[in-house]
Formats: sequence, structure tokens, C-alpha cells
Amino acid sequence: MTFTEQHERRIPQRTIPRLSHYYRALLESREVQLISSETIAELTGYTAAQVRRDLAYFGQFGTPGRGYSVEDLKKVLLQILGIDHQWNVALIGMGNLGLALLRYRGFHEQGFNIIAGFDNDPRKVGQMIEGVKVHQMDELAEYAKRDQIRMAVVTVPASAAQAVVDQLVGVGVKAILNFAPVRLQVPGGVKIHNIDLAIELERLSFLAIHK
Amino acid sequence: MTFTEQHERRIPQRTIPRLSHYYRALLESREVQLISSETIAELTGYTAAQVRRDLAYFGQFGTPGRGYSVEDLKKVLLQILGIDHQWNVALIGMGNLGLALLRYRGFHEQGFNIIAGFDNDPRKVGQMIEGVKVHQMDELAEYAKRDQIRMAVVTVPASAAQAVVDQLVGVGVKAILNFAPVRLQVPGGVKIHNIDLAIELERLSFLAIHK
DNA sequence: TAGATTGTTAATCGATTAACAATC
DNA sequence: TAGATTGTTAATCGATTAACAATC
Repeated sequence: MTFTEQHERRIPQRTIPRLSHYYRALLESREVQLISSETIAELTGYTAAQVRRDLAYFGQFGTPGRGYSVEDLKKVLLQILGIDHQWNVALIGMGNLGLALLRYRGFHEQGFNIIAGFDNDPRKVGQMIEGVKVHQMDELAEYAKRDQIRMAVVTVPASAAQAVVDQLVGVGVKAILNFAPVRLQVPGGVKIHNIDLAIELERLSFLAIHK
Repeated sequence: MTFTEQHERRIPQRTIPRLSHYYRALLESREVQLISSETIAELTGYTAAQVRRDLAYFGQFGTPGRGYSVEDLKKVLLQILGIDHQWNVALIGMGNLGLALLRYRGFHEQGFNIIAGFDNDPRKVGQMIEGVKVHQMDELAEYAKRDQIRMAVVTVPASAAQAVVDQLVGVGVKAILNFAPVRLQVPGGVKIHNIDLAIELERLSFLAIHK
């Protein structure tokens, strides 16, 4: 069974991380052959109706009366999430957060290969960290082309982030994970996703004091 | 003007990070006296109606025909978000991500003081990193009590996270920022917020391949 | 066949937006 | 006063849930 784009309707934003959770549940589940939406729901904490609805946005992958083939559904979810292949990723900004992400094993395990680091600090340029060479920003175009880099992680200070993003867009990067605490402008066709630790902390603080 | 809890209705989850963005906009804005919902909207990328609606969940802070007092609104948002005072935070897990968060200046700038680190790796225990001492997990209760720790950041492996969270709950921690990629159980009254880098990467991958 | 479970429709729920009376 | 802008109501939009015919 293969996922084909044709079935696709407008997907609620919140469906996307749920798909990731479903995929994880399949990896962890002991069900070898078939798994029901009810079982996936139990493993993930969502509801069975939600599981079926989310999957149905992308096609018909189950068999009424039986359930979903674990093997097939894994493949389908890999395809839908775009993690059925490797991504070459550039990491821009070699500060503490950048270095931590470089050392974080999760990226590589998921098929996201950080293959080049960039920073304008002369003390960092030329260093080799975790097998990844640190380059000057003006070498970005060269490596982006050579290594088909279409995804980037940005961990530069807020004040530098828009310029960095403009450069990334200029060399053909299509998806950016931004940790700088600032709203960035990108042209249509380029996707940006923000993780803002300060705002997450404030959210936690809010939750802590409101009942 | 002071925010009092009494006005509060059920707050949409998505309102919370927007409040943080409004607060940032106030810090950055050049409006000295008064600011309109329209101006806040322009600075944050939301709509004026949304700004007014979000603020109205917590009380009446504006003046019709005039706008909001920048100074007053700053104070109110600080109170609502719970960042009008310092939080003492324990950091559990001194791996790469934990160390990066320890070095990340944003925490301290926001009034979140990481005052103790915990890890069970004997090579890490006793070390002093960025002015923070690393302790064994079994010393948690002692420090939690002494330093009134009510918030914690968890960066241990998924397999260890539930045990860690149970201990945190046991010593009175009320809010947990969890980076371990696993769903954790907490009793009512304890708030947990998850940041899952693997899932954020998969989200980015999804966005990158879906038009 | 009887029981199980999907995919989908309709109903519900919740959040956002538009509109405007109230008010400065 | 006239113009501006809030706070709130009603309308709209979007996402979730319940229910069930279709199907294995």
C-alpha cells in the first residue's frame, strides 16, 4: 500500500504531530499484523475516531472489521511525514543551542543529517564538531548546492535571524526550523516552523499559576 | 491597574503564547503612553479583534477611544503570565540538551533561575557548570524544599522520564517542561508541557513536502 | 453468519472574526 | 462635539466527536 497525494484535503495543523505520535505507537506496539484505531488511540492518548479521521485525510488504509496493517501503516506514515528518506540539513548558528542540537542524537536517528554548520564567529569557523565542519556564512551557497540542502535549523540571535533566513531562501532552502525569538518573513513556498523557548517557559509559568 | 483572577473565564490554550507575543510587542514598541489593539496586532501579526478578545478574558484594561496604557498593560501581562517574579527551576538530566539549556541565557533573562542540576551519572555529579552544581537525584527532595523549587525542566532519556517526573511531583514541583519524547502521567494540579524535537522535525518535514 | 472495525456523515464543540453600541 | 477605539455580542469558521452504514 502506498500513499498517493491525490486523496489529500485540507489538513488541520494539529493532525500533523498526531501522525508522528501514531507512527511512534506503531513502532512501540507489540501488534505484529493488524492494529485497530482503538489500540492506536490507547497507545497515544487520542480517541479512536480522531485516529481514523486523521488517517482518512490521506486515504483509505484500513480494512473494515479487521483494522490497519501495522507494516503498511508504518510505510504510509513515513511517506506522509516525509521521513522515508534522508534530509540534508544545514545548522546556522554555533552557539550553545546550536552545539547542543549538533550533539543531539535524535536528529540523525530520524534521518535528519546535519551535514554542515555555519557561523560568522572566526573562532568557530574551521572547527570540526561532532564530525561536522563549521563554515563561514558566505560559503552557504556553495554547500547548499553541492549537498542539496533543502532544510535548515536556525539558532542565531534574533537580530541576525531575518538576514540568515533571507540567505537560506536565496540558496533554495525550503523548510526552516527557527529557534530565534522573532517573527520571520519568508516567501510563499518556503515553510518556517518556530520553536521559541522563552515563550514555552512563559506558557509553563502561566499554567503553573492558573489553577 | 492590577489583574485580578476574578474576571477569568475558560482561556483557549492558544491565547497563552499570544499573550507572550503581545508582551514582547509592548517591550519593543515605541509607543510610550497608549497603544491600540490595532498597533499590537500589526507588531505581532495577529488581528486587532483577537488582541482585544484575548485581553478581555482577563479583565478590562483599555479605555474606549484611547487604547491601552503601555505601562499598565505590561504590568498586567507580567502578572497574567506569572513572570512578575522569579521562578526557581531544577534541571534534571545533564546531557547535551540539558547543558545547552543551562548555558542558554534566555532562561535567566526571563526570571527562570536554574538553581540546581540533577543527574545520576557519577562523572557529572559534583561538577559546577555555569555556576550551577550538579547533584544526585536522591538529593532532590532536600534542595526542592530548601530553595522552594516549584518548576523543573526534564531532559533525561525517554526511558527515565516517568520515574523522574514521579520524583518531581513527590517533592512538590507544580510545573514541568519535558523534553523527553514520551507521554508522561502527572496527577491533577501538576502541569506538564512537552517539547518534542523529533516531532517538530517531522512536522517540518511534512510541511516541506506538502506544497 | 456474527462480530468487529473502518470510513464518513452529521452533530457538537470551541475558537476566531466581524460588527457595533458604549464610551472616552 | 467628532473621531477613535474598546469590550462584547452574534456570526462564522474549523476541528472534534458520535453514530452508523458499509464491509470484512
